[in-house]
Formats: sequence, C-alpha cells, structure tokens
Amino acid sequence: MEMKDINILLAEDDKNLGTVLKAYLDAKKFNTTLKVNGKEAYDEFIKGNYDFLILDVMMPVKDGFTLAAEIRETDKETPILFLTAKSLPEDKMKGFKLGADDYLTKPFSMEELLARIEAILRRTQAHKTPVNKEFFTIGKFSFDVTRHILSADGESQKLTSKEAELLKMLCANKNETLDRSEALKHIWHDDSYFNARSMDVYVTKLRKYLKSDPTIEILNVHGVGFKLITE
Amino acid sequence: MEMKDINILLAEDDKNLGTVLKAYLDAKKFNTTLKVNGKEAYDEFIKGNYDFLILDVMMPVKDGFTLAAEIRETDKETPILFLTAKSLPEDKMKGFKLGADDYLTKPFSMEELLARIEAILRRTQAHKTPVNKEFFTIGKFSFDVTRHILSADGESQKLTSKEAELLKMLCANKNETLDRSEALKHIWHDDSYFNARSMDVYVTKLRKYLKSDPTIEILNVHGVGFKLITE
DNA sequence: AATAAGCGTTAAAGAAAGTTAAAGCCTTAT
DNA sequence: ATAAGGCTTTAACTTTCTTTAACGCTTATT
Repeated sequence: MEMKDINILLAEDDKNLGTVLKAYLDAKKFNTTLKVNGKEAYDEFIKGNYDFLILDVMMPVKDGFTLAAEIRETDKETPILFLTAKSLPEDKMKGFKLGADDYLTKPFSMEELLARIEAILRRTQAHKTPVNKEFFTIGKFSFDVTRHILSADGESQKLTSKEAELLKMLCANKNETLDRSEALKHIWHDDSYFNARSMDVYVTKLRKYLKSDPTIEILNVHGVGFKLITE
Repeated sequence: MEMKDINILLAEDDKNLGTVLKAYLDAKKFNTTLKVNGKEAYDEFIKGNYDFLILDVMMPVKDGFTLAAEIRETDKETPILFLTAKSLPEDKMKGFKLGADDYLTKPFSMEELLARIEAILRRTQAHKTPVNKEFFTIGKFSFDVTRHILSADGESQKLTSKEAELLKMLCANKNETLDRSEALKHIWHDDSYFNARSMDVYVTKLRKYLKSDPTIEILNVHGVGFKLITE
C-alpha cells in the first residue's frame, strides 16, 4: 500500500518504546509525532491534522482511555489503536466501547502493528477522498490526475507517471512549498542525491508544459523544495 | 448500531465452535450463515450478499487463506476476519497480506470477537455498494468473469483464460494501480522477465478489445504496473 | 571575494513498455 | 499417429520513460 502523507499521533510514555516505534513507522513512510502523555497528545491532536492515533493506555497525567474518550467527544472518525500491557478482557472491551478500531497488547511485533495499521487505513483512507476523481485547475490548464492528462486551449498533453505524480504533489500544495524530501520519499521512495537531480529534470519538464500560461510558476525554494504558484 | 440486516458468512470446520458462534452472533442480531469448509463457503459467498466474512484458517478441502485469496481476486471490500489456532507471526502476517481486517487467535472471547466485528463494521457499513462478484461493468462493456465473455453493443468477444484473468484483476483494481508483480505472481505464478513480456502482450490484446470505448484506458505506471481507468 | 552547495537545462545512455509476428505447445478430431 | 486449431510464449524491433552526466548559473556561507 502506498502510504503517502499519513500523519500518526503516537502517545506513549515509555521513551524507549516510543522512540523505537516512531523510528520504525517513519521508516515505513509514515509521518509520526510522539507525545509522552495524554495531555500533551490531546493538545497536539487538537491543532494537528492527524490520520491515525496510537495510544498507550497507562500514561501519567492523562491515561489513554480518558484521552480517547475526550477525542471521541468531537471526533468519531480518526482511527484509534490502543497499545497496552493491560490484557484483561474488561480493559479490551472498554477500549472497543470507547470507539477503538484495534487493541494490541504488549509485547507485540512491529510487523503486526504495521499490518493492523494498514488494515485500518485501507478502510478509512479510501473514502476520505472520493477515490480517483481527482482533478486540478492550474491557471488555464486542467489536470486530470488519474488519466495523466494536462489540457488547455483544446490541446492535451499526456504526462508520464513521474510527471503526473510530481505535478499532483505540487497541486496538492499549491502556493505552498512542497518539500523536496517529501516528494522524493513519496515518488522516488528514496531521498538521495541522484534522485534529487532526477527530480530537477522533471521540474524543468513541468515548467515547459506550463509555460504557455505566464501566471503559472514553479518556484524553487532554495534548499527546501518547490512551490507551484497560481492565483 | 442496528445489526439485523448484516449478513455474516462464517467458515468453520469445528461443528461445535461453529454452532456456538453462529448462535451467539445471531443472538446479537446478526444473520449468520455457517459453512464447514472453504469450498462450500466460496460457493455461498458467490451467490450471497454478504457483509462480513469470518474464516477459520485450517479447514478441510480448502483452507481459509486460499479462500480469502480467491475472494480478494474480485472483491476487495467485504471485511475478512481470520479466526484460527495458528498464532505464528508469519501466519498473522500472511493473513493481513491477503487483505484481512483482523486476525484473532483461539481461544478468544465471544465478546472480543463481537467488539472487533463491530469496530470493523463501523468503518465499512456507512459506504457500501453491493456488487456482483462475477460481473464487471467497464464503460460500455460488460464482462462475465466466469464465462470469459466481454460484450458491448450486442456483440460478444470470448476471451482466453489469460486474457480473462488479467482483465479480472484489472477490474478488481479499477482506477488503482495493479502491481505488475502481483499479476505475475497470481496469473503466471512466477514473477520473471519473460512472463513480464508475456503480460505486456496481453495488455496489448486487452487494449484492442476495449478500444471502441474511448473513455476506457489501460494506463501503464512505469516500473509499477497497470491501471484500468473508467468513468 | 572565494568556496561550496544547490539548482536549471540539455543531451545521451539505460531501462521499461508497445507492438507484431512467428514459434511452441497443448487439445481435439481425423 | 498425425494434423489442425487455438492459446501462450518467445523474439525482434520500435517507442517511450527515466536516470545519469555534463556544464553553467545562482544562492548561501565565511
């Protein structure tokens, strides 16, 4: 499965486990934020734009169950997976009653955790964006993401997979900076020097395609990435 | 949640466990059908309109993994929960890789099973569209999977088995990329260079069959696979 | 200002895919 | 047993897509 821009909020008070988990999930192309108690996690959840919550149950200041209950007061959608040493049946049932999607007891394998996260995301992410009807307007151009077609003035240009993916990411971040490393991780699956050069070549190609509309610009943000500018 | 219209297909060869589970689930307002092996369960799944599958892994005639794989060939939606005595990590991973939503090892509590089923249904029931697993519509074409017949405008084209299998996989992944290696492993049983070339030949054939509808497209995703695009 | 790192662009090399035709390989009928 | 026919694979050639390399320019750092 392609794990593009999934933001995971991980609440775990065991620093060791937390760090290891975050490293593992980030390596699997997620974007993980680690908080060490329920209160911090709640504050982070409120401001952030999270797609998945992994909550330890026993934490200082505010435990995972309380945290989940607070979150579910306003948010019924974001998936919750409890991660805990408590394996009592009553606890499990409490977790599910609070609206959890899964409940994993320690010790567990990272692979299983990943598999369970992906199983849940398969269900939730698919419906988030009404699948594959993606369409962007860039100045006088219209861009059919699924068909890889960029058209304007009655003319159509068929894009290659890489061109289309890059343009899609730029469009999704219209007028904001698209981090080079994000694009590389997502499209090239590896943030390396040579892939970065390859990306530069693609930026040039996209600029050529778009140059007939002078209001459009793919701006370089030195050392950071690129920004697609349109009004 | 009101459960009385939820149809569960339960495949379990242990008569005792099967009967007890069915009774429990029916008491919880589900509508449960019990089959004692993978083959019977598959036949039942094909004709029925099921919302949830509970599959034992070890069963005579056809095991649960094989059954799940067959079902997932044409149906990516219906939730699958594996119920098994096999608790080896590799088995769990295999289950999830096959597209399972959950994996519960025996012995388990009925309450936990119920909680897990409900957690999954919460995600899936909201947006479900019942589809016929043996029949696909592709633009103006209709494709009878079992009979290998592709028809449109009153004309029918009989497909060869390889053509039909490939088209089936493309349909099951409509508007998503079908990985080349997945198709090769599944249809050719070996992901090799020469089979890949053979697959290319079949893609050309399918494109010819489908070309009379310009809204249909089999798009190549370079280095990854193919994507069947329809409106 | 000197230096290094980052970017823009073009061209060429390399890898993957599109297509067509012919060769293999089964199955079935004679 | 052999020939015919349909299906699948192999082969060869063509086209397209992606990466690498090269060179010049720009931006940050000191």
